Amino acid sequence: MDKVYNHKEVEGDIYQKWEEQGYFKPEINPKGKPYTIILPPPNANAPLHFGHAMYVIEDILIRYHRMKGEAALWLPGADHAGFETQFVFEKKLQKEGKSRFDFDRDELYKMIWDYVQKNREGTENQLRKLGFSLDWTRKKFTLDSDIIKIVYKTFKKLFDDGLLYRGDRLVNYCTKCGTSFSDLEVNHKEQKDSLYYLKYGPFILATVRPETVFGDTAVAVNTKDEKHKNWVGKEIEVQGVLGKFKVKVIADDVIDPNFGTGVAKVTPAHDMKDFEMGKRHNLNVVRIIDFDGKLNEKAGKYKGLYVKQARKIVAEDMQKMGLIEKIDENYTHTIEVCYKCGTTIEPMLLPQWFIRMESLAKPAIDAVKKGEIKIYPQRFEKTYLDFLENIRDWNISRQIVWGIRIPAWQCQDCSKWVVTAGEAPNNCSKCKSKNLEQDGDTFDTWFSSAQWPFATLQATKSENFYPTSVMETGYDILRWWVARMVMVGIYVTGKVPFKNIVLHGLVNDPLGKKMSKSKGNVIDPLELVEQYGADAVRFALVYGTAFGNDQSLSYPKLEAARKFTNKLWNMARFIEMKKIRINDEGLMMKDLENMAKNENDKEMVKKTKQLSKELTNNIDSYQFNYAAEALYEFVWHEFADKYIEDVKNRINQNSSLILNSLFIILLKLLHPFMPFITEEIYKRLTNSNRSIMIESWPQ
RNA sequence: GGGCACUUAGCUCAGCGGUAGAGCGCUUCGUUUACAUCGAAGAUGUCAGGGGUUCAAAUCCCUUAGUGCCCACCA
Repeated sequence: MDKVYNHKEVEGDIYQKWEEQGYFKPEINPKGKPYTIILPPPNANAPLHFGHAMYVIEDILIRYHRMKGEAALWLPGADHAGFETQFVFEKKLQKEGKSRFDFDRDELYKMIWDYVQKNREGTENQLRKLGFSLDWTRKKFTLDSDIIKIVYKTFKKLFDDGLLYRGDRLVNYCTKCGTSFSDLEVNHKEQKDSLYYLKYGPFILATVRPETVFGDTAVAVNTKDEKHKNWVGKEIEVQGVLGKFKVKVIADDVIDPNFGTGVAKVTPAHDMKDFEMGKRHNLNVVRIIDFDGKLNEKAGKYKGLYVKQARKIVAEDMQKMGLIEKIDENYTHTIEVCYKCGTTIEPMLLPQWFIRMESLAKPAIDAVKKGEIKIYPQRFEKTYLDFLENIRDWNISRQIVWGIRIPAWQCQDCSKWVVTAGEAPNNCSKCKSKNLEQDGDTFDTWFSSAQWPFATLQATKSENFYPTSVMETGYDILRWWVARMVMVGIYVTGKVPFKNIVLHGLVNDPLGKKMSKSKGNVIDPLELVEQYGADAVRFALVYGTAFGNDQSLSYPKLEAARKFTNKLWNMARFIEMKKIRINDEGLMMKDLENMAKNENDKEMVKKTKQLSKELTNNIDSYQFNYAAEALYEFVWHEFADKYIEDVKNRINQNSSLILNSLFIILLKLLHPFMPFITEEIYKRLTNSNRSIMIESWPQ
């Protein structure tokens, strides 16, 4: 053995051998009970970033349970990441001086498909290099035809059960990206704006959006407002920049009597709150902004102006006409922006498909409250429950082509919607007309991801692995993805999709900043694997950070982990040199207990047994940092510094055997964390072709 | 407006009721004999501030301040 551990030499072809032997397939333990983790499918549009290396937690769990004799399945996949991918692709087009409008739907889809396929290979290579024991024979992509079929079936079921509706509701619309979003895809940003106090008929009222007056259909005061009580129900006449107009005065609870003057203009077509009020009070909805973000003909001479320009010009005109009482220029409030491009979200009236969430959320809440699903760390239960208890209907329509097209057709004669499980309908179910047109929209990606656990297992004929054991992912997508999987999973299968939710923290750059492509601080895990070895990278991610907390990438920690692999290597080197018996596969814990006569040997056997127990507990309770720290401490400072030094002076056949056996036990305990080096050393010490990854967990 | 974290050695972070810990860095010494990617010894801290509970608090409770993140239809 070389004096220095060379991870590049060792890590080279071990993975391929494992894969060829079929060790990653659960069938390796045919009699074991199923243990399942579905890999959170990485986006297919880009290589993995360093945060993805946190998948190591899943590999630790899978390898540990496999060694315990369970039929451990870790199912890989990739997500088409609809909007995200199209966004990236459009940027690419932009650089080439083209836009999505230069291509028809099918062309664009095909181009993105090819682009994504290229990326997927790279991603899979990264996962292999990190040693992840994924069952590649079962890998799925969210746009595989069998997955799409399942997604269609779910959509149809929702429709048939009355949980789906096509809503004339306001949606979050980004005029730049040209699509609507769910509530989760909207960011909130604090901003300073002018608050205009308008002379509005008999009232003075405050607004930041004077340009929307053309869509006003009411004026509102609080229901308990004594001062304005007498106006309620009356119609008032208002002098505006385009002449006089009339609106109703209504009373509603959402109006804060202490804000501004306690009077608000109501623009149902362009404000969420106003829209809701409009529904309650049966107000007209007058759209004045078009999907390109410009005012329409309802704005008269202001037609064609972008919202921002219009605001300025309308306000100036109002001022000239003496319609503005005063302007508060230091008004700070929160606005909604597109999470992707930062453009101010324009609430728009757009017919979209919505899922009624309340009845879906209820069982998902119960599952956690009753302990059917456990969340680790527990503090995230609150985030989960808050989201579900205040759930709002989910807009699943997206105006993009990259995704699963919605299987809904509208009859052009009677406008009835026909929903199928994918196949084009022959005729309208109401008027029998053959003149049908399919909805041009695609599903929100998260609608298909929400079905991922059962969809992948059904598509790979592995239903016996459902419900899965653990859903392990970053806490940042607890609501976007995990909560929705629980809801949809229970709804479709009647069972929870997983029994445990295990959430890891985010990995930031060395300075503690979030890694992002735009900041240019993204680190490719392969770079670090190259430099430190996969085992060290894996270990460094687990060691020294409380599980669930964020961490910053730490080079000293990586270095320490690499030194640890070198230490292991040299311990092995020493043991091999001193070994008296050959072909020794090591004794089990029980035999060692009987065999150890020397006090120090006895003590070490006892301590090793304790360590194994401790690790078992730590892994079972998802406290991976404890496990890693215990291993590091014991292996180095107990076993190497003290025990080996002691045995050194009294080496004989008996002590050599015990030393060798104990070390092999430690290798097995280390294996889920550091699969490559433990495999290599195990083969050398045992002089066999057996793989440590399918040996049993020492206890 | 609400919520969740964090504040411990120079740096990065564990510990979460019983005499302050790790890695890196620092000091001294050792080592041809598994490993200088090593070993031995050591220095370094009002555990953010204040109050309380307790025989005992970095650890539990209250409070103040700073930092980060998340939620939220404040016109």
